[in-house]
Amino acid sequence: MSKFSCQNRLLTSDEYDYVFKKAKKVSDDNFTILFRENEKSLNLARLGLILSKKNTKHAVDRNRIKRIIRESFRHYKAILNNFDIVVLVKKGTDQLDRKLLRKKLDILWEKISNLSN
RNA sequence: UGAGUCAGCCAGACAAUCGCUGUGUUGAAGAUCAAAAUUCAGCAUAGAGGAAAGUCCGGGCUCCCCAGGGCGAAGGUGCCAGAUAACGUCUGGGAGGUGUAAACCUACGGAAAGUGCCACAGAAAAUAUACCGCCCGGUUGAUAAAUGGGGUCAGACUCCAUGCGGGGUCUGACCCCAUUUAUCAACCGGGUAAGGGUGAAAUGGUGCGGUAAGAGCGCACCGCGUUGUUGGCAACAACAAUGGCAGGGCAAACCCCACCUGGAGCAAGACCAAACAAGAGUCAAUGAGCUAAGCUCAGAGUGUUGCCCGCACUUAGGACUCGGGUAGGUCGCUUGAGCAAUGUAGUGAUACAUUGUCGAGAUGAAUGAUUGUCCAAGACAGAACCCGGCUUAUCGGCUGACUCAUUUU
Repeated sequence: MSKFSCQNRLLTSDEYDYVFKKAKKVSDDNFTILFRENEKSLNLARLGLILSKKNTKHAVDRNRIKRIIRESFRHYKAILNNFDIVVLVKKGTDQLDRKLLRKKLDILWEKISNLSN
């Protein structure tokens, strides 16, 4: 089972700040991913998303990218245990198609997994 | 059949698996004396738009110690009538314009209240003016013709003499002078707004008469103004009389007239919990009456967009301002000017009645992914308190009504 519920999300600004304060970083042309081992050792991966209106103009595109990231995260969260993760989306990402973005995310998740080991 | 106009509708479909949000329900945890919030799991069910968009108008709703009256300011609207909760929206009508037509477009009140502006070009851009042109008169000059006068030459006739020669009359040619007329040129003084050229725009249009040339100078028709009659609720239209014509454009320039408008917004606002923290600063004026508590009156302060009145609150363990801190949870939050069908009234927008129906409610923010099949190959684009509009974006398809053209009957 690979669900994606409230437990797997970063909800408050405190939780976001926690990640920003001492984050490790992985990035490519479209995404910057910040991650940190979570405080209480929840044995869960948690995801937060940041898309600015500046970088992604239309609400439709923002929703699309969020869905793609969540879907990808859902598949990989077993590997990403104990991490709080914030994904920042860069300019121009809305131009790319779904399959390409999935591939790029796959590679980044693998990187994080390797770094932590 | 093709081209087009208007109105309405749809917004890829189906299946399997995995996943997200709400609601209902079952079970477990909470969890015990008992219950609830809450969390997790299973099942069932619902889950973006015609524009959800721009935030351009109009409302509902909420708060601001009522938004009550007068004057002013600011902003908006602008043919008429109706619809509506309301509107800058819609419907019907009028006027002007576009199109063969169905139809469509229009910020469509006032330029005779006043002020201002009208680039370039042009004579002149607003008390009309006079560049070219046309016409009249005068002066000067040139040319031509006619008449008159003078001169020279030639011829004819005639007289004196009769040899040379001289005189006179007539005719013709040439020259000079004067007068008159005509034409042309220049200048001066008037008349003219027909024509020319400029411009986005030039002082009613066309025709005939008229005139020195022209001109509403006169007439006919058209346009315009005024008055009246008729039709219409009205905007306005038709007809008649009358005036010879007031009158350039711009009011999306100021302005004038009529009408409308309190402000801020769901991060509105209410409650619960936590936190700063028994924070700092500013303010002054009280008086009179009643035995007193307290109340009343006057004054003062604050608020009410500027002023006046009115109103409300305060007048001392009070009011206001500033600073600090918090954006955790619950409510608001989706049943509403709702949607659908039928009937009635109305040209219509719409209203009323009956019956049926419930169609997202997130909050670091839900509709997606994978695979397969089919086709016309999927555009613009994502709810955030809710409605009514407007505007903008948009692949394509369907339905109905109407118009034009062509063909056939």
